[in-house]
Amino acid sequence: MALEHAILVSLLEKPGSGYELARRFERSIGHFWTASHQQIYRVLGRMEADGRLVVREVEQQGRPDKKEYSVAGPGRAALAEWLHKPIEPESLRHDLAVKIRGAAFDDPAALVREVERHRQVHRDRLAHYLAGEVRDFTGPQAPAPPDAGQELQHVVLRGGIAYERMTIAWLDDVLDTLHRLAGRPTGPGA
Amino acid sequence: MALEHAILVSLLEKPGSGYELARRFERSIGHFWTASHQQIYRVLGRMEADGRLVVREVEQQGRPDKKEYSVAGPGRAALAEWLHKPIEPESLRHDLAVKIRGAAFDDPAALVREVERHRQVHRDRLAHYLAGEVRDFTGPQAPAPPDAGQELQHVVLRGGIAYERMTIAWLDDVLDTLHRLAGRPTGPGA
DNA sequence: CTTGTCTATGCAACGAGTTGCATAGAAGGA
DNA sequence: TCCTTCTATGCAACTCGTTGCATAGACAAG
Repeated sequence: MALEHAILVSLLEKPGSGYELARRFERSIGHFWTASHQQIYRVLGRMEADGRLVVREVEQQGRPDKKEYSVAGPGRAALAEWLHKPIEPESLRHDLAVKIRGAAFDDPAALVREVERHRQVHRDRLAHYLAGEVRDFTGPQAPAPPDAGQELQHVVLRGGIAYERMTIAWLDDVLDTLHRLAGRPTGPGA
Repeated sequence: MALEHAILVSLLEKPGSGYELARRFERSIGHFWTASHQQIYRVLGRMEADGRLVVREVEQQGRPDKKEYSVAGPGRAALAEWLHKPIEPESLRHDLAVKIRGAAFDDPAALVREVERHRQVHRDRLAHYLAGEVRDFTGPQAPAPPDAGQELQHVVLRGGIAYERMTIAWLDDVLDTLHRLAGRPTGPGA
């Protein structure tokens, strides 16, 4: 149930509403976690009922009112407990890799467009992360000296950048392989 | 429902039982997909009932009998259809990154052992993949010339290798950052 | 004045995935 | 003989996550 912990960390960094959390999960946090707003609202409701979060109704002007959540004592304790427990190293679920192996039983050349599309998405993400890095960490607007929280956010972002670069290079390798196979007179069927 | 497609690809590469599939998912396929045997048996049962797979009872000596599954016509058609439909670029769910950002509200130094443990797991996986690459693709025992299926399996494996190398380098970066923060007189609390 | 977009919250149904448990044949060691 | 390990299959309960749908205030464009 790591979504709860991701929410706790995000709310400790800055309290916010379910809507704001959903936007954060799309953006900066997006490079290591994703969640839909439906799921976030459900979990927020549960955590508030359990006493791990507290809500505050905030009236706004020019837009609907919101519920601002922040972390309560039990929430902080739950996070600390989780932080001290070992977790399983993550396992990948890479649908595109299934497709690539599956292409052996279909037409490898038909996969080129799909792989190119994915590569473009990863290039866009990389550009987005790099812009965020300059804005928040390495540019002239960045706070100096950074505190521990910023150092840790930065190293996580560097992980996202490294992941995107690696993925783009690998997809180039995949495209080379697909093009090489397209030059062969091998029909579908293994 | 990509597990079905991963199973179809694996069974096209070579027919096998639920037990054998579970072992494959732990090993070679493991670098892009994971599944428990319970889940595999459930999906196999459903796919067989739907006519996408066919079963054959195989008597064995020195061990219990098994059910060998292979892909039927409708299964192959379902896979082909999926291969031609675009899929969403995958999104990460990296629990360790949540922990790293959460460490700002706890003791960053306490995370060192956990990160080192993860790094060791990734080193082991890398060694395992590299050994498999020599055994199946680049060593003297490897088939030459490789067919399309082998080329595609190889490029997926190269993706796994690139992923592990990237992750190990990033975890080194994380450890450097944690050590740097440990040298500072910053208490928990942001 | 209607339509569309952005902010904001949420329910209901379903499907995917995890965890715990159960069974059973065959082999080998204490 | 009992215990453990490996092979082999599966059910039941539960939690997690996705998809579809619904509501509503504020504002801007047509």
